[in-house]
Amino acid sequence: MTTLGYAILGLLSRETLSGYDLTRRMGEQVGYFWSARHSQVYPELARLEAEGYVTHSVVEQRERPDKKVYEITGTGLAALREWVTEPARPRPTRDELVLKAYSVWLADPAEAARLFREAASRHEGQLERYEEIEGWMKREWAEDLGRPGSPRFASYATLRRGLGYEREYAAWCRWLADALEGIR
Amino acid sequence: MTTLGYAILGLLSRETLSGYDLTRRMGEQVGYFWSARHSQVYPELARLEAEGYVTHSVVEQRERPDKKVYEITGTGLAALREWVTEPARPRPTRDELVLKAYSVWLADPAEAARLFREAASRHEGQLERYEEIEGWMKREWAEDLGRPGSPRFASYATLRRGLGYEREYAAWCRWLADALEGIR
DNA sequence: TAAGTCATGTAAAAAGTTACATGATTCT
DNA sequence: AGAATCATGTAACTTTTTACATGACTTA
Repeated sequence: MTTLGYAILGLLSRETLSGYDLTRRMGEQVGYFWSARHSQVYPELARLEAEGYVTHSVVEQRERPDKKVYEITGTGLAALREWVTEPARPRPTRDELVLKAYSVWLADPAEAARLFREAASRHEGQLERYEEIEGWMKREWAEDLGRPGSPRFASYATLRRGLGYEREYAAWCRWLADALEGIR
Repeated sequence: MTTLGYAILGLLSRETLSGYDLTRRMGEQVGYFWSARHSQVYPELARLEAEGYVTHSVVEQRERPDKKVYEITGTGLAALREWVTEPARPRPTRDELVLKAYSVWLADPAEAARLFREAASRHEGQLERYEEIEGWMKREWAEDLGRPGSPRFASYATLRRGLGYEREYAAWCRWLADALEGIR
């Protein structure tokens, strides 16, 4: 099984979804820490079905094209549950902006500062979006956020990672931009 | 040009290196934010040479096999310098551990807590290694760390990113492990 | 009427990992 | 003698991205 397969199972363990909806989730919720295009999702769904992890049923729609709605099977849920606590083998991080920072000594400092300030803005924007979601979760999901057996707790846990990641990334960009402009 | 190409040029802009040495750097210095295996490095070097970004000369060694030492050309340096300030198009983040967190509600909390505590240890270990390097840099490179035109400044900048990344990641792992164990 | 969304696929190319292949020297 | 390091490559495979392909319906 591929990691993409578990990403899909993770979504289907919460709700039934079509390939189209799965692809959208891959660009939103799960997309912040795992993503895939529809051209990867459709073949993966076929593989998951061939191996008995999911099933589908065709839902006819009047005003929209028909769709295949996928559901996780008992086998799929068991496989997902087992995978969760298995140690993940570390994948190399690849971050182009940090790579640029490594060669920033070659560039015009003012121009480089612009680049990192823009990046800071992007990450701050994402941080603000996450903070709004956090506020909403704390209001609407209060009781569930302390329950490790609740999917809402798990959603909150991943959101926390996003918050920390963006906050830290933005701070680093700002620090570097300041340093490039000679601000002490 | 590929990003890997710029990673290689970034290393060659600082010192001449063989494919073998480049591969090692890809697992150390640059490896923390960009990495590649030797099977990717050798063909990429050939491509870079074919396009005039690098040249090589064979260095004969008595006690070791001969090696090809690569050097960046003026064209290569110019290309690298231009690339640094060009906006990087965002690549999707893929983090299997965060994906596991998304489905952690399915797992036994105690078992899951173990997983995230182990991850916290790994990131804390990496953080400690970075902190040692930081201490060393501040002692040995003090004058350069404020000079944006110095490669040492750039090395320090990427190290800062590593420090923040590991610190934040470890804190998140610890928070999640605590939450899974019901610690408030 | 043109653009956008919903919906599902396949094909080709690029990027990255794992495995295959060789050979000298050095360290234990 | 066996394992590790230095040194360079190719081949096969997996993963991911980009492009090709189609068609209905909705909104501006």
